[in-house]
Amino acid sequence: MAVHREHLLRAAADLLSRRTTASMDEIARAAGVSRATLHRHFAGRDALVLALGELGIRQIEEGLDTARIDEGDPTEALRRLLAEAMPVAGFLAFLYGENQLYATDHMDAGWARIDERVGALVRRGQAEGVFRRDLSPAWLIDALYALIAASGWSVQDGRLAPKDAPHMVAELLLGGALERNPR
Amino acid sequence: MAVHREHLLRAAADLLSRRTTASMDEIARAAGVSRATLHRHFAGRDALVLALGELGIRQIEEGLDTARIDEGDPTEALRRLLAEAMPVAGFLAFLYGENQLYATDHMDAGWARIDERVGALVRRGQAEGVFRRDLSPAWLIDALYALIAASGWSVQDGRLAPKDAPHMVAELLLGGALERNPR
Amino acid sequence: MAVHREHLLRAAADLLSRRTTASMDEIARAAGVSRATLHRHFAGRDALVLALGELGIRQIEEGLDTARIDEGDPTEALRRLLAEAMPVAGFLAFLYGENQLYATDHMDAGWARIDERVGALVRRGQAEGVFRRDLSPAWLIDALYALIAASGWSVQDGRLAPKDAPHMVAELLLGGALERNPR
Amino acid sequence: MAVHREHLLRAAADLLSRRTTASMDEIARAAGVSRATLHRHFAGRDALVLALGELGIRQIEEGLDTARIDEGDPTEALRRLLAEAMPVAGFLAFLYGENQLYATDHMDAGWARIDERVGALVRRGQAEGVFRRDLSPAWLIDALYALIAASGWSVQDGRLAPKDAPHMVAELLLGGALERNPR
DNA sequence: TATGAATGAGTCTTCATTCAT
DNA sequence: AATGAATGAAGACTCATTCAT
Repeated sequence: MAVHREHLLRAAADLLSRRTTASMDEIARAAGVSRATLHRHFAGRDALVLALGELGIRQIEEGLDTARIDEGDPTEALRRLLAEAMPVAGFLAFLYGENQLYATDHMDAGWARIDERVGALVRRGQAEGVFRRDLSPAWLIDALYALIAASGWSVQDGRLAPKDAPHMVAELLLGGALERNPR
Repeated sequence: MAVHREHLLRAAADLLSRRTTASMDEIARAAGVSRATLHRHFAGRDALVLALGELGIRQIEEGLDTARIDEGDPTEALRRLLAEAMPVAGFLAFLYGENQLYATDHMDAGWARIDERVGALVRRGQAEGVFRRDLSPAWLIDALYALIAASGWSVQDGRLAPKDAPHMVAELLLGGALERNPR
Repeated sequence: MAVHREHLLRAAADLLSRRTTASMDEIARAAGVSRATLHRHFAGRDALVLALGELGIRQIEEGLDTARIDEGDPTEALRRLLAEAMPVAGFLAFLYGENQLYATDHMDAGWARIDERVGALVRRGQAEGVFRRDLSPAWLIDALYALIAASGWSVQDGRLAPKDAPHMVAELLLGGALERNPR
Repeated sequence: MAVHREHLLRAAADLLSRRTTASMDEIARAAGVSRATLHRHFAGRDALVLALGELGIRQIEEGLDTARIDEGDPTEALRRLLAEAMPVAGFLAFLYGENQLYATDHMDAGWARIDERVGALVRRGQAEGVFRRDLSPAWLIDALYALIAASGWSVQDGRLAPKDAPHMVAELLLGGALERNPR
């Protein structure tokens, strides 16, 4: 039975999102193949993680495309981006914790590309006077990533309902915790 | 040379905050002792991590005490809490990623106590009409932790100046990214 | 494309002569076929090595035939034998290092046959007073093999010119390193 | 029980001289330690083989010193050298077959030093008219090594008595197979 | 017949952990 | 109390081999 690389990646992403430390054996078993087969498709653990990183980059960039974040109101663009990102938040949370994803120039370029596009949205929002300027773009991006990852974990641990997640992240990120019209 | 448990804990906290996957050997070396000595002070890796967890709980609870978060304006209380947490954000970021910190009843109780106290602040803020009620307390707490951890990593990676961190976290968490008075 | 067993054997002999530890994969690739195909022609690695052994036996016996080592002056017979062996010295050097070539009775008989014929030459030479008797036939045979193999390696490593090899081996083996007419 | 590196090396040399393909596990067991211990002393298989190479270099150089090969009659010097080399012929035979012993500059220099010293002896012998000049020094050296290794294997396989080995090698190498005074 | 795909078995290697001094 | 030495257990990786097309 021909196993598609893609299938292995999905299985790995699923499992690693839950157990960051899962062994190659566990991953292989989760994908329904032997360790050796997994190794045939990915030269080693590092190669697998890198491939997952590329999958992540691909998914995010597709999300950025779909969300058309360079069009329209920055706030709405950001909401659309979050709507795209939420379904894969768990996976992104995993990638967020991996420290070796910048190992290759190729990967590095991928993340830089994403940072650049999200950064452009943030800067555009600031330029249009919609986003605050006392918060640096770099920090806003970091915070965005962190909240997405946090929502992923919260959902996984059952502290947050999946359907509420996009709203929660968007509202907190955009509006903050303070009541707008305090009594 | 008599080695104090505390010294080992600090060294472990320092190193693990930077390299989550550091081995016992690396930790021991960082503390300037042999692996065996490290093991004599902490029954095993798990025990060490648990001890770090307790250290974290202790530090956070001291911070909560110092910040007197149950007094005064909730917003100011939260700022005081953040001011206390920031200096150890890197360490908290490490603890945040450890999934085994609830292994013992004792630990579990510690974290529950903290969650309870922070939760009380959040609920108080909501009751007083200062914090929004459409964001669940659980999510606000998760977001608080996530942003503290994120600021810790951002500082570590040089994307955020240490002195800016408290402001950035507080402002984003409280006020959100949106400009209050859009043009 | 119909692959001939012979072709695979040659490729294997070539490669293994250079890299004794070459994997089945490397051998298959060197022969321009897939691993599976190689396995279809040779039940396993052992079978392949055995087949190479048989090839070696065949080649040596043909050489012994061609050289007519049981005829004429023993010295000249030995030179003729060496002339035959040199071109495949690299391959013989490989076989020389394989410890499993006596695994089957068939193989064992083959090598014994060769030993017997070469031994006969040596003993004939000793009987005729041409070869020294203080060197045992067994050792002379071993030395013969060793020098052939050594010349194979020396040629492979570029320390010995292929055209010089037969002369070098024959002269050293027959005449030794000492000058016959020292000043 | 403190295991000395030297002890491990000896055990490894012994075993590998007999079974070139022995696994780290077998080697460890032969030395009476666990695999992990072997790894603690030698970072990996390659490191072990390199260390064995250095041991070989050391032994040979000591032998060269003891034999004082740059003094007196070249023939006698060579005999002394052989007398030194014979006891470790089995080990040298193993090293002779390892293709990775030139991996480091340090090793490379070691072998070059040995080649140089033995080469000097050969050239001296030729200059003094004792050794033949129609055999290149390089080939004489190769042949010397090959015959030593061959004698090692012959002894191991029981075809040659250990006490005869030095004589057999020296006589063949120096005098060749031909009877000096043929009838 | 030839091959891409899959795998079991074995090896190397690294840990956390224990022991003897 | 501290440590160098030793180890069992677990993971990564490679290889020869088999299977399904």
